Formats: sequence, C-alpha cells, structure tokens
Amino acid sequence: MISLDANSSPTPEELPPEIDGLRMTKQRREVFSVVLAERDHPTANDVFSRSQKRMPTISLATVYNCLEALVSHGLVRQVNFEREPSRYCPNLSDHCHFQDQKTGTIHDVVFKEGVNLADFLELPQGTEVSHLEISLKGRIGSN
Amino acid sequence: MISLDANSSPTPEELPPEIDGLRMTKQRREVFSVVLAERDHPTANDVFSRSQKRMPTISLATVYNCLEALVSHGLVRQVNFEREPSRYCPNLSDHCHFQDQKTGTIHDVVFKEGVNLADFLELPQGTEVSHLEISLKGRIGSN
DNA sequence: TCTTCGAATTAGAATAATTCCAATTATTGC
DNA sequence: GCAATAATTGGAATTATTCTAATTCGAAGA
Ligand SMILES: [Mn+2]
Ligand SMILES: [Mn+2]
Ligand SMILES: [Zn+2]
Ligand SMILES: [Zn+2]
Repeated sequence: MISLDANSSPTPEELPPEIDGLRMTKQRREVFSVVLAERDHPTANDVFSRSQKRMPTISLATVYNCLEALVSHGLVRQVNFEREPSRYCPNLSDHCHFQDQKTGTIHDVVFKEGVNLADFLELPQGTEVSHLEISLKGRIGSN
Repeated sequence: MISLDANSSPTPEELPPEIDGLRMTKQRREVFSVVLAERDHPTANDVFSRSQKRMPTISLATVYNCLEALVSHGLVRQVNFEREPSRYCPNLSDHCHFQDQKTGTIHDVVFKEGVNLADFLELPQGTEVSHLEISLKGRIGSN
C-alpha cells in the first residue's frame, strides 16, 4: 500500500518494480509519483507537464497510457466533472468530489461513517452497482 | 408546468410561446418536445435526428443551442456519464442516474424520502452546494 | 402593413481532449 | 544474447462540442 501522508510521497525511484500485478515502468513510476505527490486532482496535461520536469522525454500519449493503466489497476481514480477534462486522484478511500466554483479547486469529500448507497437511493431491486461517481459544485464559506 | 405523463407528451404545437421567460421558438419547441417525448436520455445527436423527422431543416448547431437554452433555464437536465457524450433528461424531480452496463440504458433513480446531502456526506462546514450529479453504473438483476 | 433591430438559426470551420497508429525501444523469459 | 512481448513515442485521427459570420426570424412600434 502506497503512503498518502501529506508530506511524504514516494519519489519514482522509491516505487517498486511491480504493484498489484502492474509492471511499473520508469514512466509509470514517474506518472504515479506525480499523482501521489499532490492532492490537487491534476488533469492529464498537468501530470504531463509535472512529469516532464524529471523526465523531459516522456510523451503525452505515454501519460495517457500510464494513467489508464493505473486507473484500470485501481491504483488511481479518474474523476470527472461534467464535460471538463478528466482529473486524477490518488485517494483510494471511498470519497467523492466537491469543486469550488470560485477557484476551480477540487476537494475530497468523505461519506459519513457507515452510510450505504441503499440508504439514500431508491435502487430497483437486483441492481448491482459497480461504479459510483458523485460530483458536487458550489461555494465554500465566505467565498 | 409541462406534463411528464408517460403516454402523453406535448407536440411542438402544444407548447406555449414562452416558458419561464424563455422564448419558445419553433426549433426550441421541437427540441423540447423531443426531449419530453421519451425518457431514454438521448444525446444531442439523438435529439438532432429525432427532430429532423418533423423539421428536416433544423441544424445540429441549433439543437445544441436549444438544449443549452433549455438546460440553462432549468427546463431540461444535462446528464453526464464519465466521458460519454452528454445526455438530456426531462425529469426535473430530484433524481440521479444508473446506467445498465449491459445495454447502455440509463434509468432514473430517485432519492429516498427525506434524505439530505448532509446526511451522508461529511461536507466541510459552510459549503453551499449548487450542483450535484450522481452517476451509477452496473448490472440489473439477472442481466 | 411596413420597418426595424435584437435574437435565433444555420453551415461550416475551429477546438481540444483523447485515442489510434505504426515505428521504435525496452524488458522479460529462455 | 535472442526471440517474443509489452511499452513508449510522435504524429495523425477522432469526435463531441463550440465558435464564427452570414442569414433569417419575429416581436414591437410606426
Ligand atoms: Mn469514474
Ligand atoms: Mn450536471
Ligand atoms: Zn479525490
Ligand atoms: Zn433522468
């Protein structure tokens, strides 16, 4: 399990050669470390420019490939707000997203202890939910 | 208020010349009536081809313009599933969306009586939510 | 009814996030 | 080291949506 401590995220070199059956290539480690480094939900392009700092030869296509690999192996979450470019989130705990309309900043929002989908949704019986995305927008406090 | 009865939705001619301060042009009535006619959450393209049946000269740009006008006046809801093309929904009651991954069909899902956002989300105090989108994907029953 | 004028419509071009492609390069298992 | 396989790369392609500039519409007043 990769640490999510606010002030110590792994450098690419610190990431193992394989995670969860996914071969961690040099580029995947770079991309993963960029996503882990900050909790600001960067877009693919953000990840690309940050990655380029340490790895100037990485391509945008590779960033997309790596993100896709990380997402499909459950190491990173893809976050969508309406029709905006996808963003990427290293927080694997159950949570959803709030976008401050003033700044565009995206905040993680956690579910209350012990709540369960069926507690607030009238789901047709027999539905098996495999994917859930909750996105909020609004203002914060005095902003 | 526009009727949402399953088996009688207004023809374009039956729609008034203005709704909620929005001037209902011929094209907007056509587009609105198409969205009202079926609860299958059509894409802009779907709306375009259905509209063309009655109004062969309507353009796709106009369909986008009309949908945007209807959405921004709160007469129609725009529904997003990840990075798929937007869909449009005439159901203005509080609800969210479930996509059957087998068929792609989108179903309305209503919230349980009396539930409230703050009941299941740990919202930072002072947040004022102006927009909420909940999208589920999965299987239904024996499918 | 005629005129005016802002708003709406239209066809087509432009945009931009993402995906695809074909060639190259890296890695793995022998 | 030598296939075989997988990943990376640059660039082209895709596609939903938006933009542009020209035309048309339509409400309101003369
Ligand atoms: Mn998602
Ligand atoms: Mn929405
Ligand atoms: Zn997050
Ligand atoms: Zn709906």
